[in-house]
Amino acid sequence: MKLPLSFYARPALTVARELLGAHLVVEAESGRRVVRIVETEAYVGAHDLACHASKGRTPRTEVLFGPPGRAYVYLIYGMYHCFNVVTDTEGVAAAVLIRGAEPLEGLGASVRTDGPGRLCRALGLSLAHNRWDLAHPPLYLEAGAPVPESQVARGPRVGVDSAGAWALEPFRLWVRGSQHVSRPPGRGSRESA
DNA sequence: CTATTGATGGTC
DNA sequence: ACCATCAATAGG
Repeated sequence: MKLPLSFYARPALTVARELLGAHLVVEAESGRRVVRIVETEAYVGAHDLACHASKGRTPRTEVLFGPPGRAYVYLIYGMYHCFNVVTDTEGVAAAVLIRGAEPLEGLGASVRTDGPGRLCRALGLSLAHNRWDLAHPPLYLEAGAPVPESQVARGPRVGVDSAGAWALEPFRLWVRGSQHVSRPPGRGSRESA
């Protein structure tokens, strides 16, 4: 069942929590691909110094200020893409970054979908998908089996050290024990939080 | 196992 | 100049 607009029209942290276990569906000419989300990060608004929107309202960040339920895809380091879901109400620049997922359909067993860059590469997502409406095919999300609170771990967001105190906020959520959660530098294969 | 570095292009 | 990353490499 496709997630309705009302799902996205809530605070980013709430959406980030609820997206764990949800399915991301991409229907392309090359086939239909489905993954189960296991890792997310919330960017809660323009006042959040880790959020791209904190730099101001620009052509690139405009979509973040717009209505919820749209895709925000950006290019990073010249070679990787990151896929976000715009949340909250129009005028509030909040979004959720999808950082890791488990392949369910249309992907080879050896394809890695942990890490935002690898996930986009596996799903074929690029700047062409920026601003797309997520309420219907060919790009949408659907409900999955709920992830119980006991399996949800939280910790600081990855790669946002320059965001001052905001870098410490535990806005990164993941499914405890999942093999498809990304491994930020600084640890071998251990989990924290 | 940890640490470091190069690739590569949009954005401001 | 800066980057919400990744893969490859060098070193212990």
